Amino acid sequence: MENDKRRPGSETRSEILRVALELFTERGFEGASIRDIAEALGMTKSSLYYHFASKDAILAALMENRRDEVDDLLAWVDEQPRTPDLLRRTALRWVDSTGEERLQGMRFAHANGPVMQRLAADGTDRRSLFGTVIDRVLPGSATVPERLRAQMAFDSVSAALFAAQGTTASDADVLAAAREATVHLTDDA
Amino acid sequence: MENDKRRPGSETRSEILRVALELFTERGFEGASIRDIAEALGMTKSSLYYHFASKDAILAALMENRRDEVDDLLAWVDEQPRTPDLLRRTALRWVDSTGEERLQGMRFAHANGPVMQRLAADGTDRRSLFGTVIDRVLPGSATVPERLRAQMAFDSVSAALFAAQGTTASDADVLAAAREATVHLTDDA
DNA sequence: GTCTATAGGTTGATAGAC
DNA sequence: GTCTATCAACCTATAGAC
Repeated sequence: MENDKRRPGSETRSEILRVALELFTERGFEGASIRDIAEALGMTKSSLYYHFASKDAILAALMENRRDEVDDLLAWVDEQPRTPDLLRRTALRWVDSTGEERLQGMRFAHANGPVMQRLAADGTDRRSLFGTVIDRVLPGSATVPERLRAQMAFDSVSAALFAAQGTTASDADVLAAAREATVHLTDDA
Repeated sequence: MENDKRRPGSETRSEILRVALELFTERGFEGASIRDIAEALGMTKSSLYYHFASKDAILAALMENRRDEVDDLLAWVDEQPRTPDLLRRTALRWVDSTGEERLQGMRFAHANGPVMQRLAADGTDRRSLFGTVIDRVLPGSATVPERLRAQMAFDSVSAALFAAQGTTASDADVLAAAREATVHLTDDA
């Protein structure tokens, strides 16, 4: 897949991140130990510590990989004409641009509520950035319930993912359901 | 509030459960130790182990406290006429019957994805029961996407709770947004 | 019912040889 | 870059005095 442009000659690093994301999602951040990750990779803890200074550093790298997506959305919003359907168009752009990688990130977030909040406190998460998007998409006079509803429109993928737990729904099913939900949630009838 | 009918003369037990739920929600099941819970109660670990045989036993008691809610919903559904709007009526009944206690339970579930799945594997969770509700509310010919959409209608409180993270929205705001979402998600337009 | 003391295991992280 | 060996700190859980 050739997508490790950032650090040339460090395929081990991205291998570690791939496995770590998988285990953190499956068992939770605290539930998956450094040893678990190392063994899944066929190496020892110490070797892993050569590549990452700490367990938190792995987490940070995992987030860094995916942080500028919301920035892109923000830039796009600023170029848009301020039509009444701006909320719907923006939310749909977000939902429609959801690929396998972002889905994996959302699965991770669902499995790690407390950790995500710890990151939010540090200002390193991407979720708090969403407030900014909504600020620009909604008029300044918007009420708390209106903002909440807008947030739900953006979060519909996450909601669909949650609803799909324990079912046989495919990723395509999830994304289709999310899109439909976003449309309904941005309906001003 | 006098709601410990089940075990007379065991207020300590319910006090432990109250604090445990709070800490498990805040820091996650693995993130909150038995010692943390004991200290928050002003007692030692050992005293706590007098009341509960294990950490998992606390978790089990926490779930047991809230498991028959879906059974009640199921019984209610069976009494209903099979009108076309049965899905909406049932989902709204669920959302409208959401009180502070169930909200707390949902916050817990959000903070403990992996633990909830471990419980689901044991068949002790209440989430898998929801599949049964949907089976009876939807025609047998319903497709996977249709079932997914129905599940989202029931999960709207959870979704609103998730959207409200990091905002100033009150519980009332969350419930109002959830209701609205449920209405929209059960709209056959 | 609550305590002290402790067992027995796992965790994240480090030192240093190769 | 990877290893063995080790550490201090934490965990769940138990034994036994009061």
